[in-house]
Amino acid sequence: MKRDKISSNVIRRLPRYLRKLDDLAYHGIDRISSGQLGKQMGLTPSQIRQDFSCFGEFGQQGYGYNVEKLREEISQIMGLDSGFKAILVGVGNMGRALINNFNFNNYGFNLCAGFDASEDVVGKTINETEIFHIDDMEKFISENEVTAAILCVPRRHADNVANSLATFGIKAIWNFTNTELTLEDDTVIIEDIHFSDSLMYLSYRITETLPDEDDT
Amino acid sequence: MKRDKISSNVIRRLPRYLRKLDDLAYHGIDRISSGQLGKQMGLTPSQIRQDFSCFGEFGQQGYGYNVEKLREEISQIMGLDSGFKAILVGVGNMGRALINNFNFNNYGFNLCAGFDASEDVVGKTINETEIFHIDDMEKFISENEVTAAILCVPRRHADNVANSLATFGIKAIWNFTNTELTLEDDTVIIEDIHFSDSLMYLSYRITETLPDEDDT
DNA sequence: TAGATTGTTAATCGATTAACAATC
DNA sequence: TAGATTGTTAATCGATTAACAATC
Repeated sequence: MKRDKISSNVIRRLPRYLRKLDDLAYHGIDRISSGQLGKQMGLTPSQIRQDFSCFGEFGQQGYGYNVEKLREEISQIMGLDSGFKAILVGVGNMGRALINNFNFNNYGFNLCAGFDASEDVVGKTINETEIFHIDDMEKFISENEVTAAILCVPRRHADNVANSLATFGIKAIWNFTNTELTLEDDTVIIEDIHFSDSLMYLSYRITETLPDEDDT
Repeated sequence: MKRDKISSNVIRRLPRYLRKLDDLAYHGIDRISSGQLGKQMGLTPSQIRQDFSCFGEFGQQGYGYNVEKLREEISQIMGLDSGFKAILVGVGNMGRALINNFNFNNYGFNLCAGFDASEDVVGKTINETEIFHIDDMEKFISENEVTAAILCVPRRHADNVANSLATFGIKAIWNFTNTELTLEDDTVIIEDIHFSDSLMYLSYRITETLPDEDDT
């Protein structure tokens, strides 16, 4: 079944559904209606049914949705068992935090190496992930058919490294550099984690609630 | 000037404007029209003018916008010089990465302490930030009038700690626990950093570009 | 002044919500 | 069967884009 272009609003809700379904399964609940789900997630039943119907018919009239089946479908839709090969570039604090704590396998990726320029980390193995010198990256990417890169280098190197990665054949970049990447190759898929944007949003929301200072 | 309720779409674009304006200023450009800005950012001039006009009249007909003035206005709108007092709870890999690398001052906050339960870190000072025992948190919050908390504890403690923070008078939580927080106090402002959601989105986008496997 | 570009009102487009026939 | 709940079509709502008078 070929799917139409699906709005990114819908896609960005899928992980939330997944988390909720995991939670339900964990609590031993095996079926749920769009009405109940909506109440628990703060969405309308209509929206939930619309969202799911972008991808197929996962429910049953008069019954609702089977939690496990729905979870499986969404997981499939997002490609979470793809195991896309990924490397992490820039093994600083952030990089290390990800290598140590983040379970890439659960989210569609297989972290197969780290790269850095510093002799302090090159050659080490962190949480079962070997760290290589950045000069060996090109070779590694082509030999291992790496799909994605997690970019954690200092921001001044961001564009440079990103463009190299694109040249080496990387298809997607998860960008932690806090910059807007400017790539020559516009087919590379980029997903930004902008801590600062998020924190500024929080600042705005706090500011908003503060009593207005009237400068009369 | 009292502002209407402004859509979060607009607010979430403000940091992007800010980053672009910083970039322009850095390159010595001191004025720009909505047309030019739109071209550079991939937005329509209309949208840009609409966005700004939510907050006031920052431009000049026939001229455009003064980069520095606009930058200043947006910074003000987001409250980036507020210096809201913040504490970081949970000094693991993620917490440490933030303390070491993230410049809270630039984004409206003043990081004034860290808290953890482990004797390994309590008493230490990381990048000028002192780490205290979590049992001393309540006292610290009330004595120092702390507004916000950066939550980096393991997910199993997330709800517990978050609810404590709310009880202690925290107004906003920047949530790195990868869970949907369930708070009794619904006045607390929560901003989530969901790494997994972001990575799943990337997985989807890669999956989408893959050739369809026809299971005929 | 003439040209450029704003701020704002109106038109369009897309996303969310409501309604309802189909059916388990 | 009767009640519940889906998937989908239609209605509404909100956000983006276009148009244009105002004006620097």
